[in-house]
Amino acid sequence: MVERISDAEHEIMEVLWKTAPLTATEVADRVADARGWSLQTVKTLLSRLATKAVIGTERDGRRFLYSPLVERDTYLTGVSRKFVDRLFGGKVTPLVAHLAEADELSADDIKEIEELLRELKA
Amino acid sequence: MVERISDAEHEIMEVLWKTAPLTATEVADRVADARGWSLQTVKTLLSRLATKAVIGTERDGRRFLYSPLVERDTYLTGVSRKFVDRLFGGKVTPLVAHLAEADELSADDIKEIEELLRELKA
DNA sequence: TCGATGAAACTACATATGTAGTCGTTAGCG
DNA sequence: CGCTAACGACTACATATGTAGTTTCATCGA
Repeated sequence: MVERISDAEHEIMEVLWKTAPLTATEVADRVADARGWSLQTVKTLLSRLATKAVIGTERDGRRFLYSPLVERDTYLTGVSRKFVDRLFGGKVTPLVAHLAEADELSADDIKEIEELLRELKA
Repeated sequence: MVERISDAEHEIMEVLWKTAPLTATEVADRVADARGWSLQTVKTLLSRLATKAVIGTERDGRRFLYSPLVERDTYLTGVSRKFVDRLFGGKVTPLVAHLAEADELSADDIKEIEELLRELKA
């Protein structure tokens, strides 16, 4: 079971999932646009993630290099399951039904999903 | 935009979405099994929800009756959108694809979803 | 060699959340 | 008509989260 990752921490993870290892400064640069965090904030988030053992640190001289220890896929699976469990009784169909009813699904989306399901059965 | 509802608060909401209005004691009774919360805890959660204007109160003598002010559907839509945005770039297809790859979709699920999509197009 | 620069470590603080306890009041029972 | 049980209101407190500031130490350039 992957430790709970907060919203802000997740933002950091996305950066590291895209490129790793990175130094704290590099991570800060890459999230600077999205959120206006200071370097200190990024460092705090990195150290919290390290404490949770979601990322690993590697010394590089007097700096640290950070890398994910958890695959993005693994994390997504856990979070998705929790989400579907909590809100849709663990069933995916009601989720899709809900998204459809809420007009979150375009005709193209529907076509794509049908295509995907067809492949899955193959 | 619906205020953020925490996990514990959500549990309360589910009860009220099922039946409303209810008194604090009635709500407490209904969540007693799932979570072992004391009546006081339930009351705190109810008052926080009321502060967030997610539920409304109606005086009934010296008690309050609580009812949702937000539809479950409305809430689900907001939360689902946020979820899909954050984790799947706002696209539903990758979410379904991910669930499928993570073996969260059974053959029956796939059949159900296909059926659903077929109806949607009609 | 020495001071400025930059990195990690430690500290800080407000708000959110989970989980209650206590206080003051009121209404209904005896 | 007074007492007690039940309610809402207020208070409490630990942990999580968002967002930094401050301190200390090492290193690299002048």
